[in-house]
Amino acid sequence: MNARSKIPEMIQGLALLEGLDSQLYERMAAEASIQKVPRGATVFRQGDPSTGLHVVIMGQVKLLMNTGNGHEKVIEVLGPNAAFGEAALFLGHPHSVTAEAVMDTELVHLTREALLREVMTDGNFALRVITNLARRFNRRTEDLRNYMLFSGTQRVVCFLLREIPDECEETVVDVTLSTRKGVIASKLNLTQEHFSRILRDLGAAALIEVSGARIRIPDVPRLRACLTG
Amino acid sequence: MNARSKIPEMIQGLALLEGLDSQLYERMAAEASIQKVPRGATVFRQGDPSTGLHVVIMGQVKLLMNTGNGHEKVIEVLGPNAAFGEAALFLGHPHSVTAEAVMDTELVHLTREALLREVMTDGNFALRVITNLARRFNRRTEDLRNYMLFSGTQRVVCFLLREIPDECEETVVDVTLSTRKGVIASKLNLTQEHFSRILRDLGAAALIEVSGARIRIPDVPRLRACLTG
DNA sequence: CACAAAACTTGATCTGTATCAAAATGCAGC
DNA sequence: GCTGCATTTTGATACAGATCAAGTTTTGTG
Repeated sequence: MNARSKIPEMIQGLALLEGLDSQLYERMAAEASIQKVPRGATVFRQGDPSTGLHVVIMGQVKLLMNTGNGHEKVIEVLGPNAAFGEAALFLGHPHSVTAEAVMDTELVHLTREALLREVMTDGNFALRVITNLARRFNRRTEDLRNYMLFSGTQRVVCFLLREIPDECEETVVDVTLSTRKGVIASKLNLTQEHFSRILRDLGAAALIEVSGARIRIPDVPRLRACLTG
Repeated sequence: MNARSKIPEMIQGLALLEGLDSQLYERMAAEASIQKVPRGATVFRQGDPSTGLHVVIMGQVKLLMNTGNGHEKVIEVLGPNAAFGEAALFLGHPHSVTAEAVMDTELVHLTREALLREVMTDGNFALRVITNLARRFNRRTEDLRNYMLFSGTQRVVCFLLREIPDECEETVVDVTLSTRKGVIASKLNLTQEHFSRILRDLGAAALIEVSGARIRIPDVPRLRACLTG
């Protein structure tokens, strides 16, 4: 069983396509391909022309920008089911960010032509693409607000609260950081050092208990109160 | 001649609709309405349910978030031809920002139902909506980069350079600020005081000459060099 | 299991930017 | 052209967060 033959079942599970016209799958699958990206390798670089849409099947991809002095700032971390690269695709611009695998990752690549064709012919699919873009647009707006309005500590608290599963109503919650702390720090626009200190201080205030990547929140409402206060 | 009768010709000129199927205009126009918003009045507030899409015909609208301590942060300033409110519309979420007229403004309001219907039936229109969203998404990403990577001075320089008309290749350029300085400062995530000082310092370095809202850039390449250096 | 490399923590210091307070300018309406 | 309010500028001070320089822990790998 080669890689191509697995494509139909792989793309079927994607939120972007799920429940749509069945013939759409076949047309898409014919032009889709699987990309295996080892940890640390790039999917595309800032400035590269757009070849299509990428969807994460397995693993993690970070979108980042180079700072000029050799460092990097992480814009977004994407896990399974997330689609990225649409903006450049539909605008016909080169990519404005670099996409790099945080761990060994598997992606589906959908060609530009297939995307444009299906958007033109299938209204439901177009709506999915729009919804996906709208969601990411909102997330960017929210990030922007966080950087402009919140202190470093507040951004960390905000981040921790977002890591709590939605339906969870417990007072005590254990959160496991989904990525290396350096990547999270960068996404929160903090230096790794500062992030580390903030976690220590939150620990000292008994708002959280840190041990490695495991963080226990003993009193969620109290932590939430840090944001409004 | 009442306001309704002017709608068809008004929406015809919009970038979002221009050059599309002619019957689309008629269907749209039937459900569109004109909004006159006086300076300082809000179009919608953060938390309001979405009623549709707004397009600026005349004037200026700023998107902002409240900081809690009574102040506000400007996310974006939109002029004629700009469409906003799509994200909330397509996600079915309440608005995540407040929209307020910076000056007396005229908007076209397109209903949610009309938008969804046309996206489903007209692939070209869907593509326009996607492109508009993609462009705004990219602008947010760029803003995010600016806040994360650049100093206040660099953000101001970046802003000034973006104010130069595209096709202009002159070395000496006069720019007139399109809004009050306080609004610009807020959008650049600076205090008004800091923004003022930056302009003064750039003036002292002979990179610009400020007189009120008029700013002369005597040597565009040299100003541009501030970003990379 | 051991060792090297990567990730994380801690400390000391320095800088960009906010904040508060007040003066100066610009502008709209009478 | 004066009056009064909004906008902008300037000054003095304070603080959040960056940077540089060690350490310490964790992790992957032969």
